[in-house]
Amino acid sequence: MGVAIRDLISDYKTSVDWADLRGTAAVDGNNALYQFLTTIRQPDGTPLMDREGRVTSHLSGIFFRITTFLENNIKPVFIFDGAPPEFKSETLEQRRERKAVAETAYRQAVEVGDTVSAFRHARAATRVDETIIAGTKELLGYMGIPCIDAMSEGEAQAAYMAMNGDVRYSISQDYDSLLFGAPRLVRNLTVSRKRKVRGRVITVNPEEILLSDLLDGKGITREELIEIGILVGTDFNSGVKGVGAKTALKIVKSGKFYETFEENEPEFDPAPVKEFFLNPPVSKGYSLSWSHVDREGVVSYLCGRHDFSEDRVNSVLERIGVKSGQKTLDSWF
DNA sequence: CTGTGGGA
DNA sequence: TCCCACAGG
Repeated sequence: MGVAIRDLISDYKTSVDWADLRGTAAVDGNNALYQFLTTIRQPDGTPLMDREGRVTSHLSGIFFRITTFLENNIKPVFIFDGAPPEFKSETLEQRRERKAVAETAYRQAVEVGDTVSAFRHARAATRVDETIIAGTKELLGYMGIPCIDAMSEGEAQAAYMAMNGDVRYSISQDYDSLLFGAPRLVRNLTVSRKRKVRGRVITVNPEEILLSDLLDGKGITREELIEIGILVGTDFNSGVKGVGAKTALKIVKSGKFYETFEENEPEFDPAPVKEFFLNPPVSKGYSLSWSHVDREGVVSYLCGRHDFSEDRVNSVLERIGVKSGQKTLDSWF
């Protein structure tokens, strides 16, 4: 999952206020959905579902998250993954296998009535499929939020759009964005509150990483950051055994990137992966346009189709000035 | 994850 | 008023 360069980045992440995040933002859609689907569950692992048994956890997450964004004058555009590169297939196959194992373990835990491990396995079995994406796009449409299908990796598309000046920053939990060149990465953009992480209670705050700060601070180029990522392992390669971020930095600084692979992983050619991070396939013909929230659309989709409480949906919409019974702009024409 | 309601 | 535990679909 992503690239393990946290140790490198820890000195360069700074906390940010919502007020400093006004404006346009490219959201890693698959990443957000995965987060919602893994966390929004009952204690026994069951996700939220409508009366027909369709999963709705992600719709809940998207709805509340987007409302908070709009309240804070953030204009998000959601980016979804396109076709993965050929060299990602190994990772994807491994994930499929793990999900299948987790799925079985989940069913067994439910049978035995072990809710704690049921929850854990249900999380591990989480997949973002086409149905989930389609539902998300439909809801985002009613909320007036644009969506873009990336040609390949969503984070690459987001980085491209940020470098182009079309969005001010990227939102993702993964650090891959930085390898793709995202100038400003924002993590933990959620309403701050205390959370239990591995038994400990901590407060999670929004944080940002400026690529230039990281590169200047470590005295490296983006190309070298990519090399570091490839040494520790990415979604596209497994990295060199025993090499973490700190060691990778030393290797790269001493110019021994290719040499290290030749010695340890002679079968693997890192050049195509490096090229992929440097010049990923992206869609250049996108257009961004935000529109008003279509209250009737949101309510009929969430409440009519997916059994959300109308009172709850309405009271949240009122926070962003969309009043119950208010005509949508379209209905005036 | 996030909003809410009830207890301190 | 603040905090926490719980429900949401």
